[in-house]
Amino acid sequence: MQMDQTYGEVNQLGGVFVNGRPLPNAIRIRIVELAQLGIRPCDISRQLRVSHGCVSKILARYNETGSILPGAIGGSKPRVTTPNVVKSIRDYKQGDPGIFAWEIRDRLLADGVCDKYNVPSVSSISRILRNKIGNLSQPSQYDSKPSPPQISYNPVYSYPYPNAMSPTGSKLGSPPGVSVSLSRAWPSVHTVSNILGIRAFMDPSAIAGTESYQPKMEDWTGVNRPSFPSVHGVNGIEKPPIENDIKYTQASSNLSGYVPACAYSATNQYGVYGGHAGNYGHWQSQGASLTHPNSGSMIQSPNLHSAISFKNTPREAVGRKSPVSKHQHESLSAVHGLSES
DNA sequence: AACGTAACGGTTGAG
DNA sequence: AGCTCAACCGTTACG
Repeated sequence: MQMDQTYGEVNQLGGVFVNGRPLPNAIRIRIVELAQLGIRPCDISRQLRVSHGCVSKILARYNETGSILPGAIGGSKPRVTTPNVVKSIRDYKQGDPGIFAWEIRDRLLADGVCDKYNVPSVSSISRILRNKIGNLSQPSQYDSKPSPPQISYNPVYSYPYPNAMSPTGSKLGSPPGVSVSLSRAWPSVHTVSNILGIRAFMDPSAIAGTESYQPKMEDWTGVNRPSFPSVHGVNGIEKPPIENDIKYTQASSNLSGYVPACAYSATNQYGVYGGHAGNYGHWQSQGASLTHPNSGSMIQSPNLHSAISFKNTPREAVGRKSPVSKHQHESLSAVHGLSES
Protein backbone atom coordinates (compact mmCIF):
# COMPACT_ATOMS: atom_id res chain seq x y z
CA MET A 1 0.00 0.00 0.00
CA GLN A 2 1.00 3.46 -0.28
CA MET A 3 3.26 2.30 -2.98
CA ASP A 4 3.43 5.67 -4.34
CA GLN A 5 6.22 7.57 -5.72
CA THR A 6 8.20 8.78 -2.83
CA TYR A 7 8.95 5.26 -1.78
CA GLY A 8 11.75 3.24 -2.83
CA GLU A 9 14.56 1.54 -1.19
CA VAL A 10 18.20 1.88 -1.65
CA ASN A 11 20.31 -1.07 -2.56
CA GLN A 12 23.83 -1.84 -1.57
CA LEU A 13 25.16 0.15 -4.43
CA GLY A 14 23.21 3.19 -3.52
CA GLY A 15 20.72 2.72 -6.28
CA VAL A 16 17.07 3.26 -5.76
CA PHE A 17 14.56 0.59 -6.50
CA VAL A 18 11.01 -0.27 -5.72
CA ASN A 19 10.68 -3.67 -4.31
CA GLY A 20 8.51 -5.90 -6.36
CA ARG A 21 8.47 -3.58 -9.29
CA PRO A 22 10.51 -3.64 -12.44
CA LEU A 23 13.27 -1.24 -13.01
CA PRO A 24 12.24 1.61 -15.23
CA ASN A 25 12.66 1.06 -18.88
CA ALA A 26 15.09 3.86 -19.14
CA ILE A 27 17.48 2.03 -16.92
CA ARG A 28 16.89 -1.28 -18.56
CA ILE A 29 17.68 0.26 -21.85
CA ARG A 30 20.73 1.86 -20.47
CA ILE A 31 21.96 -1.45 -19.27
CA VAL A 32 21.68 -2.95 -22.68
CA GLU A 33 23.17 0.04 -24.30
CA LEU A 34 26.21 -0.04 -22.14
CA ALA A 35 26.61 -3.72 -22.64
CA GLN A 36 26.59 -3.18 -26.33
CA LEU A 37 29.29 -0.68 -25.97
CA GLY A 38 31.37 -3.38 -24.52
CA ILE A 39 31.09 -2.35 -20.93
CA ARG A 40 31.32 -5.27 -18.59
CA PRO A 41 28.26 -6.19 -16.62
CA CYS A 42 30.01 -5.57 -13.37
CA ASP A 43 30.80 -2.08 -14.46
CA ILE A 44 27.32 -1.49 -15.67
CA SER A 45 26.10 -2.63 -12.34
CA ARG A 46 28.30 -0.19 -10.55
CA GLN A 47 27.68 2.68 -12.82
CA LEU A 48 23.97 2.38 -12.83
CA ARG A 49 23.80 1.18 -9.28
CA VAL A 50 21.79 -1.76 -10.17
CA SER A 51 22.58 -5.09 -8.64
CA HIS A 52 24.67 -7.33 -10.77
CA GLY A 53 22.05 -9.99 -10.48
CA CYS A 54 19.62 -7.71 -12.13
CA VAL A 55 22.00 -6.61 -14.79
CA SER A 56 22.74 -10.18 -15.48
CA LYS A 57 19.12 -11.05 -15.76
CA ILE A 58 18.22 -8.20 -18.00
CA LEU A 59 21.11 -8.81 -20.32
CA ALA A 60 20.42 -12.47 -20.44
CA ARG A 61 16.86 -11.84 -21.33
CA TYR A 62 17.78 -9.35 -23.91
CA ASN A 63 20.16 -11.73 -25.50
CA GLU A 64 17.61 -14.39 -25.54
CA THR A 65 14.51 -12.59 -26.51
CA GLY A 66 15.54 -9.27 -27.81
CA SER A 67 13.33 -7.51 -25.40
CA ILE A 68 14.39 -5.20 -22.70
CA LEU A 69 11.01 -5.21 -21.12
CA PRO A 70 10.15 -6.84 -17.88
CA GLY A 71 7.95 -9.84 -17.99
CA ALA A 72 4.26 -9.70 -17.57
CA ILE A 73 3.44 -9.40 -13.97
CA GLY A 74 0.32 -10.63 -12.34
CA GLY A 75 -2.82 -11.94 -13.72
CA SER A 76 -3.23 -15.41 -14.90
CA LYS A 77 -3.36 -17.16 -18.13
CA PRO A 78 -6.70 -17.33 -19.71
CA ARG A 79 -8.04 -20.71 -19.01
CA VAL A 80 -11.43 -20.68 -20.46
CA THR A 81 -11.74 -17.26 -21.84
CA THR A 82 -10.12 -17.92 -25.10
CA PRO A 83 -10.40 -15.49 -27.92
CA ASN A 84 -12.80 -17.76 -29.58
CA VAL A 85 -15.00 -17.96 -26.57
CA VAL A 86 -14.96 -14.25 -26.16
CA LYS A 87 -15.92 -13.86 -29.74
CA SER A 88 -18.83 -16.19 -29.35
CA ILE A 89 -19.97 -14.40 -26.30
CA ARG A 90 -19.81 -11.18 -28.15
CA ASP A 91 -21.84 -12.62 -30.93
CA TYR A 92 -24.49 -13.92 -28.59
CA LYS A 93 -24.68 -10.64 -26.85
CA GLN A 94 -24.89 -8.80 -30.07
CA GLY A 95 -27.60 -11.01 -31.33
CA ASP A 96 -29.54 -10.64 -28.14
CA PRO A 97 -28.46 -7.80 -25.93
CA GLY A 98 -30.77 -8.91 -23.22
CA ILE A 99 -29.29 -12.34 -22.97
CA PHE A 100 -28.39 -13.60 -19.54
CA ALA A 101 -25.00 -14.84 -18.66
CA TRP A 102 -26.30 -18.28 -17.86
CA GLU A 103 -27.97 -18.40 -21.21
CA ILE A 104 -24.72 -17.58 -22.84
CA ARG A 105 -23.12 -20.33 -20.90
CA ASP A 106 -25.69 -22.77 -22.13
CA ARG A 107 -25.22 -21.66 -25.66
CA LEU A 108 -21.51 -22.03 -25.48
CA LEU A 109 -22.07 -25.61 -24.55
CA ALA A 110 -24.84 -26.15 -27.01
CA ASP A 111 -22.87 -24.72 -29.85
CA GLY A 112 -19.88 -26.73 -28.99
CA VAL A 113 -17.74 -23.71 -28.43
CA CYS A 114 -16.89 -25.09 -25.06
CA ASP A 115 -17.28 -28.39 -23.40
CA LYS A 116 -18.29 -28.82 -19.84
CA TYR A 117 -14.71 -28.71 -18.73
CA ASN A 118 -13.76 -25.43 -20.15
CA VAL A 119 -16.93 -23.53 -20.23
CA PRO A 120 -16.60 -20.25 -18.41
CA SER A 121 -18.53 -19.78 -15.23
CA VAL A 122 -21.44 -17.48 -15.22
CA SER A 123 -19.48 -14.96 -13.29
CA SER A 124 -16.67 -15.19 -15.77
CA ILE A 125 -19.09 -14.52 -18.52
CA SER A 126 -20.43 -11.57 -16.67
CA ARG A 127 -17.02 -10.21 -16.30
CA ILE A 128 -16.27 -10.76 -19.90
CA LEU A 129 -19.39 -8.91 -20.79
CA ARG A 130 -18.43 -6.13 -18.51
CA ASN A 131 -14.79 -5.86 -19.30
CA LYS A 132 -14.35 -6.99 -22.79
CA ILE A 133 -17.59 -6.34 -24.43
CA GLY A 134 -18.57 -3.13 -22.90
CA ASN A 135 -19.98 -1.41 -25.88
CA LEU A 136 -20.93 -3.21 -28.92
CA SER A 137 -20.96 -0.08 -30.83
CA GLN A 138 -17.93 -0.91 -32.81
CA PRO A 139 -18.39 -4.41 -33.94
CA SER A 140 -15.21 -4.92 -35.69
CA GLN A 141 -11.82 -4.20 -34.28
CA TYR A 142 -10.09 -7.27 -33.43
CA ASP A 143 -11.48 -8.49 -30.34
CA SER A 144 -12.19 -6.13 -27.66
CA LYS A 145 -10.80 -3.77 -25.23
CA PRO A 146 -10.07 -0.25 -25.99
CA SER A 147 -7.06 -1.06 -27.92
CA PRO A 148 -4.87 1.64 -29.14
CA PRO A 149 -5.41 2.42 -32.73
CA GLN A 150 -2.08 2.60 -34.17
CA ILE A 151 1.37 3.00 -33.21
CA SER A 152 1.17 3.65 -29.61
CA TYR A 153 2.14 0.69 -27.75
CA ASN A 154 4.37 -2.02 -27.95
CA PRO A 155 2.78 -5.21 -27.72
CA VAL A 156 5.49 -7.11 -26.33
CA TYR A 157 4.34 -9.89 -24.29
CA SER A 158 1.66 -12.16 -25.20
CA TYR A 159 0.57 -15.29 -23.69
CA PRO A 160 1.87 -18.34 -25.25
CA TYR A 161 -1.60 -19.37 -25.72
CA PRO A 162 -1.46 -22.48 -27.72
CA ASN A 163 -4.42 -21.88 -29.89
CA ALA A 164 -3.48 -18.42 -30.63
CA MET A 165 -0.03 -19.13 -31.65
CA SER A 166 1.40 -20.71 -34.60
CA PRO A 167 0.52 -24.32 -35.00
CA THR A 168 4.06 -25.32 -34.86
CA GLY A 169 4.05 -24.14 -31.39
CA SER A 170 6.96 -22.07 -32.08
CA LYS A 171 7.05 -19.18 -29.90
CA LEU A 172 8.12 -15.93 -31.17
CA GLY A 173 5.83 -16.31 -33.98
CA SER A 174 6.29 -13.41 -36.10
CA PRO A 175 7.30 -10.15 -34.81
CA PRO A 176 10.55 -9.29 -36.22
CA GLY A 177 12.09 -8.73 -33.02
CA VAL A 178 13.61 -5.77 -32.36
CA SER A 179 15.45 -3.30 -30.96
CA VAL A 180 15.40 0.04 -30.01
CA SER A 181 17.24 2.92 -29.67
CA LEU A 182 17.20 5.90 -27.82
CA SER A 183 17.84 9.11 -29.05
CA ARG A 184 17.77 11.87 -26.73
CA ALA A 185 18.49 15.20 -27.80
CA TRP A 186 20.08 14.71 -30.97
CA PRO A 187 19.20 15.62 -34.34
CA SER A 188 17.90 13.05 -36.45
CA VAL A 189 19.53 11.34 -39.25
CA HIS A 190 17.68 8.50 -37.77
CA THR A 191 14.23 9.62 -37.88
CA VAL A 192 13.52 7.82 -41.01
CA SER A 193 14.58 4.49 -39.85
CA ASN A 194 12.67 5.32 -36.81
CA ILE A 195 9.47 5.52 -38.62
CA LEU A 196 10.21 2.57 -40.70
CA GLY A 197 11.16 0.64 -37.71
CA ILE A 198 8.00 1.37 -35.93
CA ARG A 199 5.94 0.59 -38.89
CA ALA A 200 7.64 -2.62 -39.33
CA PHE A 201 7.04 -3.72 -35.93
CA MET A 202 3.57 -2.59 -35.81
CA ASP A 203 2.68 -4.74 -38.67
CA PRO A 204 -0.48 -6.23 -37.39
CA SER A 205 0.25 -9.52 -38.88
CA ALA A 206 3.22 -9.66 -36.72
CA ILE A 207 1.42 -9.01 -33.59
CA ALA A 208 -1.35 -11.32 -33.08
CA GLY A 209 -1.39 -14.91 -33.90
CA THR A 210 -5.04 -14.54 -34.46
CA GLU A 211 -7.33 -12.11 -32.98
CA SER A 212 -6.00 -13.33 -29.75
CA TYR A 213 -5.32 -11.60 -26.60
CA GLN A 214 -4.22 -8.21 -26.07
CA PRO A 215 -0.68 -8.65 -25.45
CA LYS A 216 0.06 -8.33 -21.92
CA MET A 217 2.90 -6.37 -20.79
CA GLU A 218 4.26 -4.56 -17.94
CA ASP A 219 4.15 -1.20 -19.27
CA TRP A 220 6.45 1.32 -17.95
CA THR A 221 6.18 3.56 -20.79
CA GLY A 222 3.54 5.42 -19.03
CA VAL A 223 5.43 5.43 -15.97
CA ASN A 224 4.49 8.45 -14.20
CA ARG A 225 2.24 6.49 -12.08
CA PRO A 226 1.12 8.95 -9.62
CA SER A 227 1.95 12.42 -10.14
CA PHE A 228 1.15 13.11 -13.68
CA PRO A 229 -2.25 14.34 -14.28
CA SER A 230 -1.89 14.29 -17.93
CA VAL A 231 -0.37 10.95 -18.20
CA HIS A 232 -2.44 8.38 -16.62
CA GLY A 233 -3.00 4.84 -17.05
CA VAL A 234 -0.63 2.49 -15.73
CA ASN A 235 -0.84 -0.37 -17.89
CA GLY A 236 -0.91 -0.41 -21.54
CA ILE A 237 -4.37 -1.47 -22.16
CA GLU A 238 -6.12 1.17 -20.35
CA LYS A 239 -4.02 3.87 -21.64
CA PRO A 240 -5.59 6.13 -24.10
CA PRO A 241 -3.96 6.18 -27.43
CA ILE A 242 -3.25 9.78 -27.27
CA GLU A 243 -0.96 9.27 -24.49
CA ASN A 244 1.73 8.38 -26.78
CA ASP A 245 1.53 11.67 -28.38
CA ILE A 246 1.47 13.37 -25.15
CA LYS A 247 4.58 11.69 -24.13
CA TYR A 248 6.29 12.62 -27.25
CA THR A 249 5.57 16.21 -27.02
CA GLN A 250 6.28 16.18 -23.44
CA ALA A 251 9.64 14.82 -23.86
CA SER A 252 10.59 17.26 -26.40
CA SER A 253 9.02 20.27 -25.00
CA ASN A 254 7.87 20.57 -21.57
CA LEU A 255 9.33 18.16 -19.41
CA SER A 256 12.75 17.60 -20.38
CA GLY A 257 13.79 18.12 -23.80
CA TYR A 258 16.88 16.67 -22.63
CA VAL A 259 16.98 13.98 -20.20
CA PRO A 260 19.59 14.69 -17.68
CA ALA A 261 21.86 12.01 -16.75
CA CYS A 262 20.93 8.99 -18.61
CA ALA A 263 19.11 6.39 -16.80
CA TYR A 264 17.71 8.29 -14.00
CA SER A 265 15.76 10.55 -16.06
CA ALA A 266 13.71 13.31 -14.77
CA THR A 267 10.82 11.98 -16.61
CA ASN A 268 11.02 8.82 -14.82
CA GLN A 269 8.37 7.20 -12.88
CA TYR A 270 8.18 7.15 -9.25
CA GLY A 271 9.87 10.20 -8.12
CA VAL A 272 12.29 7.93 -6.47
CA TYR A 273 14.14 7.19 -9.55
CA GLY A 274 14.84 10.77 -10.00
CA GLY A 275 17.95 10.89 -7.96
CA HIS A 276 21.54 10.57 -8.77
CA ALA A 277 21.50 12.39 -11.94
CA GLY A 278 24.93 13.67 -11.46
CA ASN A 279 26.70 10.55 -10.65
CA TYR A 280 27.61 9.40 -13.98
CA GLY A 281 27.22 12.29 -16.16
CA HIS A 282 30.06 11.27 -18.24
CA TRP A 283 28.28 8.14 -19.16
CA GLN A 284 25.67 9.99 -20.83
CA SER A 285 24.72 8.52 -23.99
CA GLN A 286 24.44 10.62 -26.99
CA GLY A 287 21.92 8.21 -28.05
CA ALA A 288 22.87 4.82 -29.06
CA SER A 289 20.96 2.23 -30.80
CA LEU A 290 20.21 -1.11 -29.55
CA THR A 291 20.40 -3.68 -32.12
CA HIS A 292 19.59 -7.14 -31.36
CA PRO A 293 21.17 -9.84 -33.40
CA ASN A 294 17.97 -11.58 -34.09
CA SER A 295 16.26 -8.57 -35.16
CA GLY A 296 16.36 -7.21 -38.53
CA SER A 297 14.92 -3.94 -37.73
CA MET A 298 16.10 -1.23 -35.62
CA ILE A 299 14.01 1.35 -34.14
CA GLN A 300 14.96 4.75 -33.25
CA SER A 301 12.86 6.05 -30.59
CA PRO A 302 12.44 9.66 -29.95
CA ASN A 303 12.26 9.28 -26.30
CA LEU A 304 13.05 6.99 -23.57
CA HIS A 305 9.61 6.03 -22.71
CA SER A 306 8.86 4.39 -25.87
CA ALA A 307 12.19 2.98 -26.48
CA ILE A 308 11.48 -0.57 -26.19
CA SER A 309 12.15 -3.77 -27.71
CA PHE A 310 9.53 -5.63 -29.42
CA LYS A 311 9.41 -9.16 -29.86
CA ASN A 312 6.93 -11.61 -28.80
CA THR A 313 8.12 -12.88 -25.59
CA PRO A 314 6.03 -15.65 -24.40
CA ARG A 315 6.14 -16.29 -20.79
CA GLU A 316 7.59 -19.64 -21.18
CA ALA A 317 10.51 -18.32 -23.01
CA VAL A 318 11.63 -16.22 -20.21
CA GLY A 319 12.43 -18.68 -17.59
CA ARG A 320 14.48 -20.88 -19.73
CA LYS A 321 18.11 -20.84 -19.89
CA SER A 322 19.45 -21.26 -23.24
CA PRO A 323 22.17 -18.83 -23.57
CA VAL A 324 22.40 -17.59 -26.99
CA SER A 325 25.77 -16.63 -27.95
CA LYS A 326 25.70 -13.39 -29.55
CA HIS A 327 28.30 -11.88 -31.59
CA GLN A 328 27.04 -8.75 -32.78
CA HIS A 329 28.61 -5.61 -32.01
CA GLU A 330 29.51 -2.23 -33.04
CA SER A 331 26.46 -1.87 -35.10
CA LEU A 332 26.00 1.15 -33.11
CA SER A 333 29.39 2.51 -32.77
CA ALA A 334 28.46 4.85 -35.43
CA VAL A 335 26.55 7.00 -33.19
CA HIS A 336 27.72 7.27 -29.74
CA GLY A 337 30.36 9.45 -28.48
CA LEU A 338 31.33 7.79 -25.39
CA SER A 339 33.86 5.30 -24.61
CA GLU A 340 35.82 6.21 -21.68
CA SER A 341 34.93 5.75 -18.13
C1' DA B 1 36.78 -10.06 -9.17
C1' DA B 2 33.07 -11.40 -12.03
C1' DC B 3 28.86 -13.48 -12.70
C1' DG B 4 24.98 -17.10 -12.71
C1' DT B 5 21.25 -18.07 -9.91
C1' DA B 6 18.19 -19.45 -5.69
C1' DA B 7 16.02 -17.51 -1.94
C1' DC B 8 13.50 -13.82 -0.39
C1' DG B 9 10.07 -10.27 0.38
C1' DG B 10 7.45 -7.83 -2.58
C1' DT B 11 3.49 -6.38 -6.27
C1' DT B 12 0.23 -7.36 -9.79
C1' DG B 13 -3.93 -8.78 -12.11
C1' DA B 14 -6.99 -12.47 -14.70
C1' DG B 15 -9.74 -15.76 -13.14
C1' DA C 1 -16.48 -6.45 -5.25
C1' DG C 2 -13.06 -9.07 -3.22
C1' DC C 3 -9.98 -12.89 -2.92
C1' DT C 4 -6.52 -16.18 -4.81
C1' DC C 5 -2.45 -17.40 -6.37
C1' DA C 6 0.89 -17.92 -9.95
C1' DA C 7 3.25 -15.00 -12.49
C1' DC C 8 7.00 -11.46 -12.31
C1' DC C 9 10.03 -8.01 -9.84
C1' DG C 10 15.16 -6.57 -7.95
C1' DT C 11 18.14 -7.40 -4.20
C1' DT C 12 20.89 -10.20 -1.60
C1' DA C 13 23.88 -13.85 -0.80
C1' DC C 14 26.11 -17.93 -2.09
C1' DG C 15 29.11 -20.70 -5.01
